[in-house]
Amino acid sequence: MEPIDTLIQHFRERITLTDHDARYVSECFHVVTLKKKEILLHTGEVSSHMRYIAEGCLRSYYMDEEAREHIIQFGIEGWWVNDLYSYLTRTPAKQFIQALEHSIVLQIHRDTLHQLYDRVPAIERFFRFKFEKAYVALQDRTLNTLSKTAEERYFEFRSKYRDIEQRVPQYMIASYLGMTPEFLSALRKKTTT
Amino acid sequence: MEPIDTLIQHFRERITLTDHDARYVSECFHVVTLKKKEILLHTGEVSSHMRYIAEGCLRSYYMDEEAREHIIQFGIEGWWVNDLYSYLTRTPAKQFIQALEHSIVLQIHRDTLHQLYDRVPAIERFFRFKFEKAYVALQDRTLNTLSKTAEERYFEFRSKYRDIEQRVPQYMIASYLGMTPEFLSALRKKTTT
DNA sequence: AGCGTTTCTTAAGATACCTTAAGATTTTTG
DNA sequence: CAAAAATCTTAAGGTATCTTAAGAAACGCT
Repeated sequence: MEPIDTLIQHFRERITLTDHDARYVSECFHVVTLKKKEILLHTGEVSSHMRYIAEGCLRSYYMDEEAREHIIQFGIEGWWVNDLYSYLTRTPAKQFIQALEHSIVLQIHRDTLHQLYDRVPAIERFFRFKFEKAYVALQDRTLNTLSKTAEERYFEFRSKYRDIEQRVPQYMIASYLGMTPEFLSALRKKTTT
Repeated sequence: MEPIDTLIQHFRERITLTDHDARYVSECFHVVTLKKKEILLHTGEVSSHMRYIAEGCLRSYYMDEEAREHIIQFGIEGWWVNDLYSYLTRTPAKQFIQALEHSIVLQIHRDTLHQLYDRVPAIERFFRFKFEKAYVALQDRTLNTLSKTAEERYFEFRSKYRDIEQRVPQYMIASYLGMTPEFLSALRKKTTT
């Protein structure tokens, strides 16, 4: 299946699109191919696209003042990745987005998307849903970070994202969960034995 | 000014509404008056309304297995409060929403809002914006929790929400920031001296 | 297959943050 | 205005998590 067809299918699982609309929508997206480790969005750029992962695995992360990386999100095929903050506020990104595997991303420019909102209202509804879901997921994450121990966070991550756990290095999971790789390693040893 | 007028003004700062639409929108909202400490949403209920604070101050919080409260959000006039998770997924709320002062809230039922989306598209756009902003704010919060020390979080909170800092007890700020009240107290002493 | 790079583990010492408990202060209520 | 309730502080001892450093294992490229 062509990358763009996976996207249309993705839309159609959530909203109704006529074939005519689907064709129009397809034309609004561009394909970007990324090699492993290639960077899709750099800190300092303004993110002007919404991005759908048709294939592969990416991460978004930011670097703090001490040049430590903090992973904000992983994404695999069927997910969206972006520095939404930058995209929505049109300010320079504080995040990087990087391919962890060879990946294919479909992206649409903000201006094109806004036109699409006017022409195909179902798409605006889709993105409202999308932001709702994103919000809910983030809130879960925030509450987890605030109220759970490192150990609890790790085991919840494992049961929720087994597919991701098996595709990304352990030290990146540690970063995502807000702990050091050493600590995660110790945790695993403790509970595996 | 009537509570409902503050809401219409709030909408009009972000989207365009004809007078006709504004009148229609006004009729969709209901006024709820809350005494201090009164609870607007209980754990276990499904949240079916979007809620705008016309006046007062509220908090949403959840209780963990050990019956400890974790504050998720504060809200004052001009803000929206809700357990969005419950509202969006129609599952029982895990949060409480409680008035910290005498408050006036305007709320709209989900079904009414969905009708409104169809009748007044600008309102759908408004809520898309709203979810976007909510997402961005939450992401900031999540990253802060993961990458900053308690001290940094506190001083950022102070500079960002000076108005809220002065209206809510310190132990609730500690809860919001994910630290114990004792630790916050010690922090303040250390840096005030 | 072999070498460099990436990833994971181990361990010791440090520190940020928590728990408990009690008393001091401030605010609310009758 | 007094009593009760809510909030804030202090202090001692404990625990979770971090830092640093070094070596081991796995992986990826030529």
